[in-house]
Amino acid sequence: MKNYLRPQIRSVLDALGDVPDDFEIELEEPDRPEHGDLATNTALRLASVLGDNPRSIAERLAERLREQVDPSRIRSVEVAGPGFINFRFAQDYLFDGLADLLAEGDTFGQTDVGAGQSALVEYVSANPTGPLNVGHGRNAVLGDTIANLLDWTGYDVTREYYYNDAGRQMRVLAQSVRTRYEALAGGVPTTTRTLDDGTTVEVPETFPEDGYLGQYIIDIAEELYEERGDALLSTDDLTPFREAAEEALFADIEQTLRRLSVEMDGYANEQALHDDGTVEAVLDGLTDAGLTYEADGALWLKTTEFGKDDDTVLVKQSGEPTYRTPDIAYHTTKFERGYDLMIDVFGADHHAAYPDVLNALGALGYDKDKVDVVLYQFVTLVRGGEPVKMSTRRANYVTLDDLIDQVGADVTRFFFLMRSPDTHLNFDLELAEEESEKNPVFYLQYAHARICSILDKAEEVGFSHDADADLSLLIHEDEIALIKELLRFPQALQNAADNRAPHFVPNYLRDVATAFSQFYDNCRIIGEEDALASARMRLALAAKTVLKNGLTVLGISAPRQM
RNA sequence: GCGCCCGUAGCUCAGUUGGAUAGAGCAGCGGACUUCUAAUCCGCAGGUCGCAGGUUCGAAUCCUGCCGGGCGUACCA
Repeated sequence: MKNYLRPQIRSVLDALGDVPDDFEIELEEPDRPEHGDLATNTALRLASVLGDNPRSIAERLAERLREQVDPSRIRSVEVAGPGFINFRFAQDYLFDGLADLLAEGDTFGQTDVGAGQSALVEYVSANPTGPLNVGHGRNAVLGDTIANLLDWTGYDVTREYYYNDAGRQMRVLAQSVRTRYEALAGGVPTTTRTLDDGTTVEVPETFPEDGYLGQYIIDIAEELYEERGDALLSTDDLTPFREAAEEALFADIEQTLRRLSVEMDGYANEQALHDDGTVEAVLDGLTDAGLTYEADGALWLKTTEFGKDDDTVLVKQSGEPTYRTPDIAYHTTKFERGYDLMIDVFGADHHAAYPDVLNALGALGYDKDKVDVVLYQFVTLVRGGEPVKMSTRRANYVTLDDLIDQVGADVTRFFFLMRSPDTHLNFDLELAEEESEKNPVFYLQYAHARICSILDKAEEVGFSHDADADLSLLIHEDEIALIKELLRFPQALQNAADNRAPHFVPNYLRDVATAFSQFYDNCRIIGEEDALASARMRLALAAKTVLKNGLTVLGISAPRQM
């Protein structure tokens, strides 16, 4: 409708004269129903340009618009307040929209702005050093939903998980497994470590200083010992330990993600970027661009040229690259694969690092504007008022699996999605367990289940509605309100996708569920006279469709009964 | 010190490109089930939008400066 009205207003402005060609016509949905279905502030913004008072400009515009607009779409054009022009939709427009919605069914909400374009969404990207934590959960759910949103807006989407398997972190992991393995073979003296939270852990004396203390390391070592016995004691090679750990931990991670309906299309890892020379090529490229120099035995990137206070190390004294270097290399492979849009989902702790990556890509000749970084603020777990730290290196922390066990996958996803990525998330576990019944996700699911129940009931009493029902019978205030709400769905998804703001969707769906519940409360279906009952059944089906489609985008189930 | 995020009802948070009387859920109070699911609906109460300036027809929203909280500011990832 906006696309219909905009040219209409433009032509009226042209007739008025003296209005710049690049004047942008803003149309918005007013908060209050008495302000119509759409409103424009054009007259207000033209007041200074035309040197006239906004009210009189609005009157002139409205008069011409009334003569010009299609009455089957726009019912009224009114001037209100300081000079707003309010439009009201013709009811036929709503009924036609409702019919279209029903015809589209489970694809309603899809748009094609991204058609012909490919997008790569990189998310989770946790290194396989332990079970996923709650922060990873937020990442996974945000990334997955953004991918869904891009999918629904027409993009050809690829979901990818990148991890560092070549650096120090994995070496420490392997050493952790190794010392545990050696302990199993016997004769290894142990020592006691005291953790930040005051608890103590018994570890072999050879256990690395910053080793991984979790029980899962011991499990992996035990499995390895069962398979190989003492065979690995004589070797200095860490590879079998690293591989065993990586394999076991990845299996866990994938399992956890699957519980949240997160399925990646592919994985990328750092080692491959070393093996195929991509890292080397990036270093060469940056050097050719004159952006590197050697100092103190390390290779530096001149990030000061990008406005930073200090330069940044690309390759350490030890000859090992910092994590930034393969990160840049990884991104070049995204570009080389030809994606039109690349989205990275990172925790807020990365905000200082990604500009280096983007600037380096720009220096290498890539269009860095195609990369969009979604940063989310941290999740703080709180249990009984006590904050729970989420360091992977510590032994006891609440895992994502624990969370899913406690509140379920639907609640977990919804909780992470219902608020802006910019908002710090305080997750009180006790509250979540105790109040999961009150979680807003159940409100949406309940509305869906209710509609299913109506369908069951109709079948039970032998009422079959007319698929060609006369929708123009839907003139009750709550029916009209519900139709309007339902028709906003495609735009709601579009806004969510454009702004990388998944939380728009839960907010919108809550409004849908509210509008449906009000309709349900005031408008009976079964038992009404057949034509009206049929029309209302069609409306209920439309609501079910939007709820179902919306929940699908969020990766949340839409149960038939609760 | 510098960079980023946040500060809106008792609590948790919405408020897309600046719009008309700032919203929702929870908690509180009061109503509504002989009816298709009361996990619902209706009503009441609850606010110096952190503070102070500025920009303009109009600011929770944009700009500047403060205050408070978080995260960064590694040859850790």
